[in-house]
Amino acid sequence: MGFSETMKAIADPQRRAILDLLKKDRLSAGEIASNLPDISAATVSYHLSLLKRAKLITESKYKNFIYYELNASVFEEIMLWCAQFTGGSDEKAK
Amino acid sequence: MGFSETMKAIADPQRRAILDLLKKDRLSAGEIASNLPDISAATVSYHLSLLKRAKLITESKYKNFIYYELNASVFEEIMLWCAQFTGGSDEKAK
DNA sequence: CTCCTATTTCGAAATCCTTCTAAATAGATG
DNA sequence: CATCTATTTAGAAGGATTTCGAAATAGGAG
Repeated sequence: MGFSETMKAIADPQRRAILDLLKKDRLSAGEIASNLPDISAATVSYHLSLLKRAKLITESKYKNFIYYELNASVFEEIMLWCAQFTGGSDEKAK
Repeated sequence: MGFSETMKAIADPQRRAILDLLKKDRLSAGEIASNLPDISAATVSYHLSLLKRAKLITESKYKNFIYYELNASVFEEIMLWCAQFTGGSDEKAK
């Protein structure tokens, strides 16, 4: 179920907004929530858990904050998957 | 709503199976349906309509068949979107 | 024109997703 | 230890998705 989960995670605009925020910096859950004023902190937490399950982000604890940051390698996997459909001469897809 | 729709379309395993079939050949709706024995023709038609709305495939009619084929350019757009997250030196994302 | 085949549309049921508020947890700090 | 802050979990409501069988459409064939 890995790839479906990843794509589903990216399909949501709210979750893409989180990924955009993390492009610049690693941020705590609270910092992410205050950058997304339209949804509650509980909802942000729910989205973070899905992004984490999809391995698009990783978390690390410091004091009583939880910091989140991007995991670039999953985006590379998606690019590889896409490449098999772009008439590219490299048909190395499994 | 374009990008969300595209990613949502790809997130479904059944729809990815359709994309995989179309990698080799263009196929009619019926040919696609007989390659996917677990779901009904009506369901295949529903998935095809979503893939079409997401511009991942295009259709063309011949006799009373409707043929579907891949549209590679949308996969390229996804790769571009992904590239902004892979520490790549090219930060040209909009 | 009538029938046949390919495909889509309709309506309904089941499941899954997103969001909220309120309550629980976990750790820091006085 | 008592409390405060950061975050998650629980439970519920509302909406969206997936799937089906049956009926509708559309066009070719006789």
